[in-house]
Amino acid sequence: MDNKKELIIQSAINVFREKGIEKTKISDIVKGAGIAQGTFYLYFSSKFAVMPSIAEVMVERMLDEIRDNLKDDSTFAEKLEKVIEAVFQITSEYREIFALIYSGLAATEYLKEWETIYAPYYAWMSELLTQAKDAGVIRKSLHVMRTAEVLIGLIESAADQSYLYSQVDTNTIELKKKEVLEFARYALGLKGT
Amino acid sequence: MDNKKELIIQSAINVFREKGIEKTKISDIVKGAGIAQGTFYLYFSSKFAVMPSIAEVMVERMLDEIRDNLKDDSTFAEKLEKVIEAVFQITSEYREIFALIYSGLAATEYLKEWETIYAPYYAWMSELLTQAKDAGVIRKSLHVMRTAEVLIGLIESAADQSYLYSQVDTNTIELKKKEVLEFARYALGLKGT
Amino acid sequence: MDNKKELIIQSAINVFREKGIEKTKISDIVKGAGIAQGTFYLYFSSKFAVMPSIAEVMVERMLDEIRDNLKDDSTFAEKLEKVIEAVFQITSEYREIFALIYSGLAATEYLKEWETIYAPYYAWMSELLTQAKDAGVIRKSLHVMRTAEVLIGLIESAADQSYLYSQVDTNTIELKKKEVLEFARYALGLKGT
Amino acid sequence: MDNKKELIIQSAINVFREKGIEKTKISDIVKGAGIAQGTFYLYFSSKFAVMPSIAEVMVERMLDEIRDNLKDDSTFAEKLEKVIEAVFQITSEYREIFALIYSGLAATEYLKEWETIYAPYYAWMSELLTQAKDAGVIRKSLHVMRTAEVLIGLIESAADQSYLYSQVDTNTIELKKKEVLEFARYALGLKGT
DNA sequence: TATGAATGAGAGTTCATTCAT
DNA sequence: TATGAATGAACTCTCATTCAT
Repeated sequence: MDNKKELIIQSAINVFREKGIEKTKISDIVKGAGIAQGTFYLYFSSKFAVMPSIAEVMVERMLDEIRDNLKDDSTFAEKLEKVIEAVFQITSEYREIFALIYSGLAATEYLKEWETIYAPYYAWMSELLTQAKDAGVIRKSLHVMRTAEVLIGLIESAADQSYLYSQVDTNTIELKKKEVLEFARYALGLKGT
Repeated sequence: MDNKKELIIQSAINVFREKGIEKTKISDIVKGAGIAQGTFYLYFSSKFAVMPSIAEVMVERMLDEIRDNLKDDSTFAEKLEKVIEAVFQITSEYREIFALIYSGLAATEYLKEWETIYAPYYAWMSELLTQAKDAGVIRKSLHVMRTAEVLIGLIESAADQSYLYSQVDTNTIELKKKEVLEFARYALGLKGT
Repeated sequence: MDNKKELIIQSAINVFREKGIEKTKISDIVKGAGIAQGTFYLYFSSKFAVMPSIAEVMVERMLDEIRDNLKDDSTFAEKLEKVIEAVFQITSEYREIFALIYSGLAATEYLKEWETIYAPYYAWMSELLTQAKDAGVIRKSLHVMRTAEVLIGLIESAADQSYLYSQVDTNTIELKKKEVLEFARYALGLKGT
Repeated sequence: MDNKKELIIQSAINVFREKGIEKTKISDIVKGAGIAQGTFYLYFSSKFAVMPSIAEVMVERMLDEIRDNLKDDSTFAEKLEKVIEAVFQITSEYREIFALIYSGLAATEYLKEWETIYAPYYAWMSELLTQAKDAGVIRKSLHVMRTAEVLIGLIESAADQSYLYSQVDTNTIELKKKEVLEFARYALGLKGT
């Protein structure tokens, strides 16, 4: 299939990670992809035009990793804990990429695409909550889709605070994770907590 | 005094808002500030170096507005509601600025400065929680500083979702706000809810 | 082929001669070469980086002219005289270029390249001395390579003194030339002088 | 006396030595001199205008050192050796300064001032040769002033080759020095060699 | 005399984009 | 499709110079 396009996206991820979007030149990307300068323009119109492709790849990867971490037969409480673990873990691993996806989208008019990109993520979380609500383990009063969004926002902002915006030790991060978990449990009205 | 620096920051905010960071030239900023091109470099090394100063101004402004909205004799529950109101309101008003602050910081090596910039905000919220905890209106088990951070993250991420990443109507936003408020109340174990 | 590079070097020689290095702009050079501004940087990193190339061209040209002036069947004494004639003549003709080569190299970190550039010149003189030494017309005690260097230094410094550093009439220069020739003859222990 | 001017000259020597003329800014010089930016212009019109003052100082210093090395009661042969020693030594010590004086003068229209600056040096050497000639220890046929110039050129070019244009070890330099001495002895027709 | 913040012209340099091969 | 040398508009940034203090 479109081998060259794949090469460009991969190279762009690498170079963006390393130098940031602002300082990345098309020439850096093509060098990393091992293709000619002009070839880039056969696939993308600018370095920013690569961002949506990157974002798609990344969210997909994130969701995969979250799902991989959950066992189907776990309780909701266990799943919640695992989700938090996974989001923190992925944020730690791919923090620059998320920062640059955000920055890349924000720098252009693509910011609103965030919603679309996140849609499957929200949907997945919404489904998880629905099951828990139906099973009666979380409070009835919550609206699953809205809470899904709010919950993901909660966890991600905490992970961002830990890995993106500050330099704190692993111990502090563990405490933060626990705090978030407890915060979420209460928020969801998780029974037996 | 530092009149020139002030002028640059103000002009930068305006121009960034209007054209975005990427397309902003130093010459645009100095034109707006009414100073010479070279003068800019006496105060900042690049357009990105202005971002922390802008962020500082904005956080300060945000904190001011939040405080203005709260009455000292309100209950904690009322205060919490007002805080959420205020954050949503400010995010709505200054959404492009927040987007560009984030993008501007993310694009460079200044990202870690977020922590310092947010410090007074966290401190203020922490104080609010301490009073509530001491008064026994929220659960004893929470750690005030960590919860302050988590709570702010929760509210802001919800506001960002509403105003930055999507185009939803005011009604949907009101619902989201309510959801966040309820979510937070449960999370904090607010008595009498 | 390296047509563009050639054009740059030639244009640089012309412009440097006309305006001096200090006042020469890259834009002057590219204008003279009939190429685009950016093309210059594909071949050289700065105007000073052109100097070694210029120096090479000049030394080559100088060596050519010296060789052209000598007849193979001349005696060594005649050849020595011709070499002095040639060096004085070339120095007179290209004095600004030599001044600017020296100045251009001295102003940068390229100064040590002189040795490499002069190598063929030294080698040629060394060969001339070897033949004379083998023929027994100059003293046995001299070391040919070192003497080649010293001799070239002697002649060039005298030529520089005449044309570069002072404004003397041709008659004085003729006397200087004679003095150098006699000085060199004695120095080399030339038989039959 | 003119303290500030002195400070500027000294600072200029230091900075020129360190960064070269081209890369030296007026601001570097005034920083080193501990004076204000504007003050520089009260004494010099540009950085190049400082060169003649520097050159004067340096030649004076050089001549002093040569004279200090010679004993009045030495033979001419001994003195010649000492002169060569001294020139090599000074060139080694002040090589960058001489390179930059040359370069600084060459870059402007001050190059012809070299003659004036060197005049006392030539005069001193001329006097030395006169005494030797009168004493009958060197050949009668040489013209003392012209030979003084040629001899100084010879020694300096050899020293320059050793220290400025190449990176050779001390042993090679010693051999070069010996070669120059022998070369000069023969050239001058020094008796008893 | 001395200062140094402010100036702004203009140089260097970059790099997205093109197009003949 | 693919190339990559060449382009040149347009940017950043420097730094000599000024002038109110």
